This record gives sequence, C-alpha cells and structure tokens, in this order.
Amino acid sequence: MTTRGARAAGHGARGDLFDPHCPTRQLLDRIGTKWTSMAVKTLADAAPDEVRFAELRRRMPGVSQKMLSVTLRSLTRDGLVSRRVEPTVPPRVFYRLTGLGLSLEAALAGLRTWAEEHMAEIDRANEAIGQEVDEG
Amino acid sequence: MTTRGARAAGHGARGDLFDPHCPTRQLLDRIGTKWTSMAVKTLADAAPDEVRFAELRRRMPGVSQKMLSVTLRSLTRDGLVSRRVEPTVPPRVFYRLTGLGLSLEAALAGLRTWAEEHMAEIDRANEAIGQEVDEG
DNA sequence: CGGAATCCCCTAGGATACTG
DNA sequence: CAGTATCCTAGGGGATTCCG
Repeated sequence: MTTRGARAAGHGARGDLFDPHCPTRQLLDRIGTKWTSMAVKTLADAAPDEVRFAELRRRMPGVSQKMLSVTLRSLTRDGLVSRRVEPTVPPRVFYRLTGLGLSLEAALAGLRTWAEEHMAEIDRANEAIGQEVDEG
Repeated sequence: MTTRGARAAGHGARGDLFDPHCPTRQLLDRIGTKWTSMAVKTLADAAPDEVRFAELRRRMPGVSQKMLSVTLRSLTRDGLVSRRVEPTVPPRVFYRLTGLGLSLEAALAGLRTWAEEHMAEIDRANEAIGQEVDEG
C-alpha cells in the first residue's frame, strides 16, 4: 500500500520500483484500502440500482464522509464505479458499479468466501502462540 | 491497513472498532500488506518443497530482509506458513505453505486472474481522465 | 447535500547496524 | 545465515471546518 504515488506516473513507465508485470500488487493497492472492498460490496448488493452518497454512507458503518468521498473518487477514476449528478439544489449524486466493477465484485466474492471459511482458523493459530511450549 | 494493532487484542473482543463479522477486512489487512501475497505466491510455486530464507529473498525482487522476516513471521503466526529450523551453524531455516496457506493461494489465484485480465482497463480509465471534456 | 481543504496522528515499511 | 533492534519518512485515514 506504499507505492500509491506511482499511479499518477503510470506504472508502465521505465522508472518502476517494482515489477510492472505484477498487476496483483496494483490491484491489492486498491482493494486493500480500508473502505474500497466494502464500498464495492455495498454497491454490488444494490445493483443494478444506483445509490446516493448519503445512503451509501449509512450502509457502511464507520466510514467517514471524507474517506467515502476519497474511496468513491478513486473507484470512479478506476472505471469501477459510475457517478451521476443531478444538478438540483441541493445536488443529488448517484453511484453504481460499472460492468468492470461488477466483475471485480465477482472476484472478490471468492476471497470473501475463503475469509468466512478460514479466518477462524487464523485466529486460532494466533491464539495458540505462547502455549505451544507447554504442550511440547 | 490501519487497525493492525487490534490483532494482539483479538478482534472478537467487545471494543471492536468495526464489524467483527467482516472477516474479509481482516483478510485484506493481511494480504494487502506489501509483500504477503508475493510471499504466498512464491512459496506456492515451490510447493511442496521447502524454501530457505535467502532463496526466498532472491525470488522476491525488491524485498528487504527485514520486511521478508516480518512478513514470514506474520504468515507463520497466522498458520499459513510452517517454519523449520536446522540448528546447525550457521542455522538453516526453511519455509513452506501449510494446507491453509495453499487454500489461500487458491483463492488469491482468482484475484490474480482478474488483475491480469482487467488492470489494463483500469489504467486506461485513469489515463482517460482529463480528456473526457474534449470529447464532449 | 456532497464534497474539498486542513490538521494531525499512527503505522507500513525502507536503510542501517548489531547478534548468535 | 537468519534474524532482531533502531531510526526515519511517506502516506492512510480520522476529525473538523468550509464551500456551492
């Protein structure tokens, strides 16, 4: 999650710090961000309907308005989310996953399944540390 | 990637900042870390063979010895990687994915595929920013 | 209502040096 | 060889305030 600055430069450029052929790292830089996966999931649950900013915020417990804004802007830039503004006063802004976003959600679903099935094991492994000497 | 400190406390505890029923977030906190996914992949490619520390380091271009160490310790704590020490002088330490680690790799493979197929679109979307006004 | 700007803290993670 | 310990900085992300 460190090389985020490389985005503006375009990571196909010559001066890359890391393997430019590792799209996985790039992807994780995006979805590894605190609220991205939750936003994608929330929008996916609503699809094909659009969701307004405030409503989205309500469905994502704990997110600050700044971070939701930042997250959505990033997703929009990446072409994963579409943004529609109704130029009323006050304005209404709607978000929805694009086709690309939906396909990402499908890929994420796999991870989610794994997490749901196995995170408990990881927790148990962590708790087991420190006891292993006794049991030896 | 921020709430990492919650690990020691055990995220089943009462004081959780976020939904304790979101294992996906926990998982991303792990694999979203800069070197974790690369380490898992590298170990998976070698499986079922063990890999020594230095060899692993060589196969992961750019990783510092500190970060590899930290990453491996974390993976070991999580039960995703097994660690075997030969108490020779100098010592030789071998790493290998556990069954749990291998199953994670399988889940990660899905993400990798998605990334390889679609990161280019994301790049294109990013580059398109700024032109969209011209095109009307 | 949606969001941009500012301030500030905290952690990931790189460089370097030391140990067994 | 395989770490561990220390120092340092860049950036994520929370709170708060201001704007159209």
